[in-house]
Amino acid sequence: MAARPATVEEEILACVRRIPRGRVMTYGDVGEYAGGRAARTVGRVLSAASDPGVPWHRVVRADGSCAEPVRAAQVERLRAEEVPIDRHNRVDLAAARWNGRRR
DNA sequence: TTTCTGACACTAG
DNA sequence: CCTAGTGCCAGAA
Repeated sequence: MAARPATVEEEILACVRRIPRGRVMTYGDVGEYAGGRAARTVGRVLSAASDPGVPWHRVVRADGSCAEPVRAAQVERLRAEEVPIDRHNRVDLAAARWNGRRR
């Protein structure tokens, strides 16, 4: 019956759901963490994801900046979680980056 | 099957 | 510090 073939989308979304509140991961990190997927793939999946339960705002670029299409909303949500952000709207990865080992 | 496109990453200038 | 160019994977036309 091959229920659902554990698609790439699910692998990635599952990983994003595990990111604790107040922490963030880069697209590249999520991809690597979710089965060696490319950062591009992670972005594509999130753009297509319609699941409201996915904390997509906890995924940022490798330099701490946010994706253009959702930048404003993302910064707002991250600040609400007390994630350190500088005046250029870039997340302080040194302090908020989550390695996936513990909360 | 080929080509284009994108919520990315990395290196060089 | 910032901008350009190149490589990357996968889906859509």
